[in-house]
Amino acid sequence: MSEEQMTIREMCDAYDVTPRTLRFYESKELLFPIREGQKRLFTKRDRARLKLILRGKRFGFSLEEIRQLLDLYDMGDQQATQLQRTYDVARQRLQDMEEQRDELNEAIDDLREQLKWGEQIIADFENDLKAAQ
Amino acid sequence: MSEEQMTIREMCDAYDVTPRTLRFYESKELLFPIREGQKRLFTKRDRARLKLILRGKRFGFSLEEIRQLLDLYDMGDQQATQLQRTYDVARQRLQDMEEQRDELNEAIDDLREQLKWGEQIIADFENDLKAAQ
DNA sequence: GCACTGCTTTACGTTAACGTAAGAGAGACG
DNA sequence: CGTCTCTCTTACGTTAACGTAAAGCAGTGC
Repeated sequence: MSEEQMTIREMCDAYDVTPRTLRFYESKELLFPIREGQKRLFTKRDRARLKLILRGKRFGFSLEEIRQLLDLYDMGDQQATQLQRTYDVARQRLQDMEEQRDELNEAIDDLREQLKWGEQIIADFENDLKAAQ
Repeated sequence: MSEEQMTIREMCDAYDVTPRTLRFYESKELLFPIREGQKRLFTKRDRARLKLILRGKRFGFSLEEIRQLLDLYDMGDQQATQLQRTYDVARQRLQDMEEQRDELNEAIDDLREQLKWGEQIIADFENDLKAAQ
């Protein structure tokens, strides 16, 4: 368990993912583990990328979108337009998320109303039951 | 185009969905159009339910979750146990939604941080460009 | 030498929410 | 009667992000 290179199992334990997931991410060009014989070895760069991938997923990004964002992190000599486009994608995503949150809050309020209803109905029913004894 | 009953096409035009979607919702027991011969006729109850379905989808609910919520809206003369169970489902759902909202808020904050980063990178880059002229 | 463990590739399976195509009945119109 | 338009049912196709066998190397322990 070198500090620099980790096996697939060490990665899985460290980041709580399956081997399949790591191989899948590699096939999608999100990770680039090196090979020792036939085995994969994940570098600290892969670990940094994986962290960002998992974070991106929590944000609700698709893997394809995440790949674009990773390119943003990676960039050194890219074109400004490309940069701007990726940035725009992220800003749009933020806006979507805020809208989604607002609607979610609305839905929560609605549901709370329904539940007050439900409580009332149940209370009435239980009263009737007691009265009927 | 009666006020009370609408054909599938009228529904599609009114709510911007496809016939396939309406039939699919019927197959999932989200809608209950009546039949005139072999044709479907959607009542105002179906329209009310469809509105709630579309709203639920915007909230990010699955169709199955929406069906449960619709049942909550529908309730009137159910049995107490059934009522209690449905109520519990709804309460659980509310809790899930609040958790989801909290995570979403966290994600939004994180993403905001990332974007500040992005802005910085872009600013630096543009500075370099100017300096490089 | 042989079993065991861990890794590999290949490739079909899964879920949600429809899309899409095929083939047919049914009423309206000219 | 023929054609058009609308609708119907049936059923396979699609996308994302992996899950889940199946079958086989490779190193390690005994």
